[in-house]
Amino acid sequence: MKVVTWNVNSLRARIERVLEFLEVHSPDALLLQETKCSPEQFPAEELEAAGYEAVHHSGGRWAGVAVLAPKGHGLKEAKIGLDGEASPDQARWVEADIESLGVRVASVYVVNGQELGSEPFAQKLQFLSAMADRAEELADMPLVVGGDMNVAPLDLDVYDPSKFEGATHVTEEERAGLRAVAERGGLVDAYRQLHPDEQGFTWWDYRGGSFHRGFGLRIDLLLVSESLSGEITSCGIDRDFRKGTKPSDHVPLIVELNR
DNA sequence: ATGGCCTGGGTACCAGGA
Repeated sequence: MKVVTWNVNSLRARIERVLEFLEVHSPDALLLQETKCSPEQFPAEELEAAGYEAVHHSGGRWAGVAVLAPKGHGLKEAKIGLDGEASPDQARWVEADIESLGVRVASVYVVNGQELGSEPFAQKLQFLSAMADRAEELADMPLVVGGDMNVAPLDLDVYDPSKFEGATHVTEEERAGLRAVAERGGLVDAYRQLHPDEQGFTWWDYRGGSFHRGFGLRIDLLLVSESLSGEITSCGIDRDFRKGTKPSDHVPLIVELNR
């Protein structure tokens, strides 16, 4: 079983790269974030022509999340939105069951937070708290929560921590909020479990040649139930999708399990 | 000099991203 999370920074702008990804990797589940489309604009026909169906929570020009699975895998919408999030209309959480695999997956796009002390930052902490509540509710089922957490869990996950003093994404409050999601949901960070000491960035700023200079962050995670974590055989990114024509600023993060 | 780029909306430039 191959499960992938990818912040595509607009599904319509990225549709050719997404179709390329489906062709190259044939994922059993592809969790997308920042689809940036209204429900009417969601490119269901193009995905269906590639053999995939989708469950999505689409909120217009901002945010938007989706789960894609091959037709015939038994993809079923399970929950749209998160109880207790500050702005439910922002389209940041969607859950789906994949019946043939016996797992639930959730695609999440955590609030960015903008500036420390801002209203969006308070909403970010509230969102992480709501996510932890939901993870605890789902703790008994095989679950993969994948997405753009907008938090770098450790200083190891930041190319230069000194450049992030006073910035979002690295504060102890945000990191504690993210740890609570994993702890209360009985989830493990798949990449970190397999690669305890490596830097494995998933995002690089479009500006200034950040990708080629290695100025990145690891903010996209796949959180896997402890009951499944023994089945993980690999976890890593595909750097090719940060190269070439019109890349997203995030790369796909891929986990493979014996299932 | 603290930015540089990219997206959608809409057709000039702005909000938001991280």
